[in-house]
Amino acid sequence: MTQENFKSPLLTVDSVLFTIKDNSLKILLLKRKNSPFQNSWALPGGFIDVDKDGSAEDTACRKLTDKTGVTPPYLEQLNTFSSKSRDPRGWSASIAYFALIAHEETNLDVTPRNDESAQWVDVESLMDETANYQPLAFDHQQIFQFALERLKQKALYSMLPVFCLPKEFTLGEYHTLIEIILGKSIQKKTLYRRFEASNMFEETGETLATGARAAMLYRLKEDAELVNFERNLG
Amino acid sequence: MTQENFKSPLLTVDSVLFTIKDNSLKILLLKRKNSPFQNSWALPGGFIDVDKDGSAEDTACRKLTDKTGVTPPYLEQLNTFSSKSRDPRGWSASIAYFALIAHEETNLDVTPRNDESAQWVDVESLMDETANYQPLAFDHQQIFQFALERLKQKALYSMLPVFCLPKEFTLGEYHTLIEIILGKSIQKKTLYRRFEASNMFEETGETLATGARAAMLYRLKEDAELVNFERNLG
DNA sequence: GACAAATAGTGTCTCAAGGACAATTATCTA
DNA sequence: TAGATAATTGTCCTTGAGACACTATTTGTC
Repeated sequence: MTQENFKSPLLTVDSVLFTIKDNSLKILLLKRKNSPFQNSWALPGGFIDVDKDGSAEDTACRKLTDKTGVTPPYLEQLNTFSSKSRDPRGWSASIAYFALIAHEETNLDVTPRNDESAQWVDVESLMDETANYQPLAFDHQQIFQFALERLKQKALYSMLPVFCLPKEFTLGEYHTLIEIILGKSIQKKTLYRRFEASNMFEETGETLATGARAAMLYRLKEDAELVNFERNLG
Repeated sequence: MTQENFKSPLLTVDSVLFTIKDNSLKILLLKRKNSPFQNSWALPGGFIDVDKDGSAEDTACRKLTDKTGVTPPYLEQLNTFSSKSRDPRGWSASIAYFALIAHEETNLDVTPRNDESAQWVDVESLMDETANYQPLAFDHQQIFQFALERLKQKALYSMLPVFCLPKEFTLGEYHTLIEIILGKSIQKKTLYRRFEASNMFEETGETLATGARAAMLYRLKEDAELVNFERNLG
């Protein structure tokens, strides 16, 4: 039995790229220019180019770099969504990725698209299926929700969300970020303890003043490895 | 730009099916009858049948049911492995699944294949790349390792491994199972506390004697939901 | 039937890390 | 310089895992 006996499914790659901007969690959405779902908003992604891409991760990376101008500092595979009905063109599968970036590092702030084809969209507004940007193309709403769950879960037991922040950041910014992701208040002390215990960061020596006492700036250490804690935050 | 511009990658589904048998953790392997990797051992899987399968999970399920005679009580998606080089036939992706079953529930004990085309293979022997069954077809060694890591990880914070046990089992069997999966000794007390706290199980009323004092038999409750604990085992 | 062997299951103390929250420190503004 | 504001630290409480010894139940032997 060889693969020639089978009609081949469509295979695509889509990414959920998170950032923190204006005190809210956002993802990157693009307005589709072509059918199907023309003019709907969709996750950045597309078909694998078997000549350009060595793996699906290369495809995800290539598409994101195309849109943002930079390679996101964190990218992991999320899940593959497949069914006979998710794409009107036929049986299809999408390998979904989950990525984090500081919006300041992208070129989306500097050169906003005139045609508004690419937007940072507030996660809150995507929870309401009747709001702007809805409905998303394909099963992208489901993919987005899956990614959001993963982000929330990982925020409970790792420092992963720091990749939403710029290269240099303060503990206060991290604290705010975690509270926004989890949607509830977290003790500063707890985060500070983990921050210290992770041993992933170093002081830059600089401080950042946001109106009151200046806060120490930190950056990822060169050789930092993402640490998983033994317990979840409550 | 439509998908017609692209050569389409091959898309397959493979599963790592774990069980506990003869006091060791094993996975199901099949001997390949066809090229490529003819006569190598491989994970159960194959091409998606776009007519039969509504989703990739259906494919995984169908292939496993074909081989074992039953649907595994636990099946989740693991990861999709893709590259231009993992299959000599060309650019390919395999959606890998991770499944658990009690070997007693399958028909593999009752009707062992005469041609030895399907075997429960000891996980230990797969860690040694020079042993029997090696090397596995494609990147199945990597997929297997990924699955094993996932199983170990989940054993630390959930009761997931119970799906390797028969429908009725004792706490002692569960204890042994966990120690085998994690490869180290775990306090009975700790597991018993979690077992109780999970609220997933009920006494059958029967007991099972294994040579000394008889142990209470438990089964999954009808409406049991898999619980995640807040802390990992050490 | 008494008792030894073996495994099942419990009691209880210790310890590590998160939660609460108050106290202290540094910086800005008026 | 005082007051406001936010950063950072100190300390006690609580929860659940780890250690480990103790009790309970069944089987087999004499």
